[in-house]
Amino acid sequence: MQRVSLKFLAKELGIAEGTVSRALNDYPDISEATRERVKEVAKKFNYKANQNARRLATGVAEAVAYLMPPNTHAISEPFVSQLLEGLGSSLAKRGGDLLVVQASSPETEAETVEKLSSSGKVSGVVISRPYKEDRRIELLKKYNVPFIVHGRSVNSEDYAWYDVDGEKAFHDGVGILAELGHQNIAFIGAPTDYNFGQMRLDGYRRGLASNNLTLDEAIIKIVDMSDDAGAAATAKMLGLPHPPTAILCATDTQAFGALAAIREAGLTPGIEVSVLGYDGLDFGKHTNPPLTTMAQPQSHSGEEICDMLLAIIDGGNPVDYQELRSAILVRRMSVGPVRPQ
Amino acid sequence: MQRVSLKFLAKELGIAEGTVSRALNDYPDISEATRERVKEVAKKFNYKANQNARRLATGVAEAVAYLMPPNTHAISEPFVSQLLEGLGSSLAKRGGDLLVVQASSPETEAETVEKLSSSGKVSGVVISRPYKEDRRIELLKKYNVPFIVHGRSVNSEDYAWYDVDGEKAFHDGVGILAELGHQNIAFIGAPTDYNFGQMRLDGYRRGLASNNLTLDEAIIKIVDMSDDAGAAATAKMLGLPHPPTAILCATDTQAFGALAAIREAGLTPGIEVSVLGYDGLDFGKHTNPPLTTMAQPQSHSGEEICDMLLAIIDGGNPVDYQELRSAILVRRMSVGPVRPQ
DNA sequence: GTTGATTCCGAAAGCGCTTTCGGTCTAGCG
DNA sequence: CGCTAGACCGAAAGCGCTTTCGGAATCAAC
Repeated sequence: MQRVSLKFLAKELGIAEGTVSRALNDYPDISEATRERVKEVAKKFNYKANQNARRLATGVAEAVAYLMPPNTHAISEPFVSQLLEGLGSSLAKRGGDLLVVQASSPETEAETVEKLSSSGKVSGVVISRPYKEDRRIELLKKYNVPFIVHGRSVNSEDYAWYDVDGEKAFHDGVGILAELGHQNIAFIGAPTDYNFGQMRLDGYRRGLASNNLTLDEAIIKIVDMSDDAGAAATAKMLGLPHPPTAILCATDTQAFGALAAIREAGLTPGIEVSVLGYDGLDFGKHTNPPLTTMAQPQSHSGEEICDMLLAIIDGGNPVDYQELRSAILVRRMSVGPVRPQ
Repeated sequence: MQRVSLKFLAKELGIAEGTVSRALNDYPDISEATRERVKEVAKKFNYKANQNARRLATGVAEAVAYLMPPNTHAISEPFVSQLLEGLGSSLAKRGGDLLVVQASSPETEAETVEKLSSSGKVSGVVISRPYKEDRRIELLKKYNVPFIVHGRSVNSEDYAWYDVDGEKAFHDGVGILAELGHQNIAFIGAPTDYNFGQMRLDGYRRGLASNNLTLDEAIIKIVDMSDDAGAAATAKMLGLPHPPTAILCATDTQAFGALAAIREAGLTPGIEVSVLGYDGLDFGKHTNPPLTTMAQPQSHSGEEICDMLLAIIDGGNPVDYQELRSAILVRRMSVGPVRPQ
């Protein structure tokens, strides 16, 4: 199988290689006649430009990378899938490639970023779920690679990001619960080295304050983002002398565990103990009872993020691309009024 | 920021470009002394080879592509995430890239495959969930690109694949239900243009035969792989004069819907109507009641598939790489003995 | 019919890396 | 001391594409 190259086409057509290239790329200094002739022959032989050569010559990669969150199994998290899907389809329309890169370990992460930056493989990168202080962001800035982060770190003034306002969501979440008469509202949070973990905690605290509720460290648990961790934390709090009547969870997955632990304790979630999750996972429809949750409006976030990144790659100022969205409440069955004692 | 290239290093070291390259790539004809000197300087200046140039020169891509299933939203499906994660981590260890490509529409799929094949971007591709007759497979064979399919098409003798034996799983699934006294076992299947859909249906049929059960077309529903579709199908069957006492679902997601529809009908899943799913989704732990399901042993399938593909890329014969796994039963609460009438 | 402007295309120089092919230099042998 | 083998490295030719530059051809206008 003869590899069909520009040279091959040129020979076939009896014209110069460069001319073929310009014809294919719609340069204005090629006559309509030859342009068509060239394209026809190209199609006939099913010519596809070698991307490596093209990228080498032009210096542009037409590809963006998604840097997987460092902890393993992250891709199984729905938000990653959603994001990837959006990125992929948006990129597909433009003929770009999506590279999914995973550092083999947290230690090699910096190196991964460096390599990505200097190897010319990609023209932009997106990262998710930054830490409060995130090395990846520093590295990306240092290497001057266009990038956008899904989420925010503490100092987020000088780069592009797309985030959902978790602080506000949790502040409001406390309000919703308080409105229903709950006074004793627990919080199951995510590790606070993640900035989103910190912000959700902050929101919860501020929500307590806004509703004149006192903060009780005993019913604040910072745990892993798993159902088991959520269940364990819930079980522990339920055993308290003065157990919470409502639990606010940083992630739906934790909330699933919370529901299980409540049932396990012989109580009915949504009646005796309310549970409010965050993420808006579809699966929440099927839990027992269906989970009330604050949903990230993430349906098209992937596309949006991709568009923003592409704009930056095209020379846009990163600072002009900072989007803050609001979570929206999805009412199901796991939240109810406090029961009269 | 001066781009640090081979030329730059060569000048810095006062030796030839080619020598630097060979030193970096551990050619045997470079003295230990210079090799170390070169590597040291390379590290000092943080040299990273330009991948495009490298690939152009060597002709090898060191990258594999995952071709997303054509229907949209596929990536949100857990099996895709799992697979991607495995592929990614396995590739990361070897320094390869993972390209995720999505045809912008089913029509452009063939073109996507062609482009992938001839553009030199990747040295291998993996596809999922083939149709009974799958164009992508034909194309990949035609273009002589190393590939492996996750699943199988009807004629699967001459290419590499990794699959879970759904036919057997569903055959055995019927047996499990029959053992519990169920005689009236419904089947909610997936579209049979997917080969896995066909095979699960075949398994169900054979299972019926093995247990001397008669096949009743009224309780066989081929529907989309969504919870809503599963719920609708279930509701319809429950309205039958002689409703099923057990339902076998081709996917867990459909099973989630089935559970909901059963509850909706005022019945108790697992008691009055048993539901057996397939996939082994973790979420199944949290449904009401927890879903009994046949799990794909998929924890490391991504890695395995990647290794197989890499072996083929390295010259292995695709036919030597065909793996058939068995599903394993995860007993939870949605399957129980038939109730005495 | 000459000039000037256009239009169109060929030639050639890269992009940054790999790899082959010799050539030089040292060491080892007779 | 001359010769042969290695050991080690420099030079140069690509890989397949893009893009600049200038030249040839065409055309209009004076």
